[in-house]
Amino acid sequence: MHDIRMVREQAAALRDGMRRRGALDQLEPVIARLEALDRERRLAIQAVEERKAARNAASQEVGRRKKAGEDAADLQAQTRALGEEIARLESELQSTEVLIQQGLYEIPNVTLPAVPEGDETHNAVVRTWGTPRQADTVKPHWEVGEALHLFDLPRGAKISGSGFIVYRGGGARLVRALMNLMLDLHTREHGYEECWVPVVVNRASMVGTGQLPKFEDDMYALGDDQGFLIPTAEVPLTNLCRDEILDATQLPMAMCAYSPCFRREAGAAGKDTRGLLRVHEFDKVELVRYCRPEDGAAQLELLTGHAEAVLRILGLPYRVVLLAAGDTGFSSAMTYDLEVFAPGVGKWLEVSSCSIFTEYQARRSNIRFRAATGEKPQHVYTLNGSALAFPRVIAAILEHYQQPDGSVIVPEALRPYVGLDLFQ
RNA sequence: GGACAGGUGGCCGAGUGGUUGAAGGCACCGGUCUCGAAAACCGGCGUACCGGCAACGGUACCGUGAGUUCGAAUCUCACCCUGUCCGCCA
Repeated sequence: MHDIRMVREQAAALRDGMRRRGALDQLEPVIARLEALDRERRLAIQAVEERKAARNAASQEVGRRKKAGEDAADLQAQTRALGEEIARLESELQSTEVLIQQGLYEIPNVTLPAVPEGDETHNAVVRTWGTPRQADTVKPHWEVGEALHLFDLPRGAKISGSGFIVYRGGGARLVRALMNLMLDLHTREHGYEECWVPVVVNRASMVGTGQLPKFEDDMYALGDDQGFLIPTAEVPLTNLCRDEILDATQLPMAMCAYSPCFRREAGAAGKDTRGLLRVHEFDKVELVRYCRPEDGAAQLELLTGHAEAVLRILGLPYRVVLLAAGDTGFSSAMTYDLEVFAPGVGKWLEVSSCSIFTEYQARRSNIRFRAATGEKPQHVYTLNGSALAFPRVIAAILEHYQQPDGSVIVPEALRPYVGLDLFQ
């Protein structure tokens, strides 16, 4: 969420940011309306506070008179009338503020200067690693996975619904192995604190990271506002310090967690949904960082590197794509997607999205730090990235490491965790 | 789930309707003293919004929300959270 002051004081930059996303035409009415509402709000505040000051003074005078044994009925009546006026003005002010908030919720973050303008056709591959395998004879992962009894899609659909997977035997071991490999790497080599978080969070947390109110349809709600299943561990991790003021010495802060992730994927039916490519419940290790604003750019590179390290260790060819402004997520200011090549389906699969949110999320979730004693608190920058999402990594492993006889070589780094050299 | 108890500033803790944004203490910052430090003493020390070039002024905030009142940290109601005991349970 932006600050209403951004609209007031940096309207030109805001409009330019929307233009770069290709969203200015759509958002111009919202911005213009916010500018008017902001003026309205400030006038209303002045009107209310003026009357409150008068009421406070009069009330004190009532107290003084009563103590002195004098009559104060006239002042009391006058103050009662003031109180009614305040109530009326305040409800007007409140509806203005609700409208302002609704407007602000509709405006995405402004992307950083390094982000290309325009839609996804302007996405830029910034580097590639490894050599994608020729696709000719490789079977798609769903065929080889079922054949090797690594996962069971029909029975997943039977017990839960389509888009839910039962991993079995070596496949189940593989999931557990990926979790341990990734957590070990990030905690031992990359300096993240390992966290184990609840997968149910409250509404405030979902609002804090921006899933609500805009994307409620895509979330699993538990009913009667008893909570939501997390769509990613980003939600609990980023909200860890919600409504807190951190000490500068705590930054940068780095947390990682494994969690299952729950997504309704409403409206996504039919597209890239075969096998493990798009499911309602999947597993992921997530990285989250808080940092000082001036460190933001470097921290994004660092975090992206941490996610890439997983793919290198697994020996999976990948590319890093800098998303153009129009393809960058709503809250993000800059995003690198990591795409791994899956020769069986002949596609690059997105296995990670590493983003910096500048202070957009931190304002919403009220995460601040104090640079030095006596200084005003300011918002931290938040970052996060998957490192990595399991199902597509599994898909890539089953295709990249597939042998002509249908068996699959276990990547070397995973062998101690899986306890096998070969799935056959 | 039931019964009690409780939620006040970074922390501890006073405060049951009227200069209480909130005593006191601790912590922290600045100063005096000291060769330096400690101690002692003096001063400062919440967050946000509105107005103002600024100095500064105003408003709000004592778990959250609503209510009573001229006036609420203080009274009423609902909810949330924490603690203790009981029940249940992986």
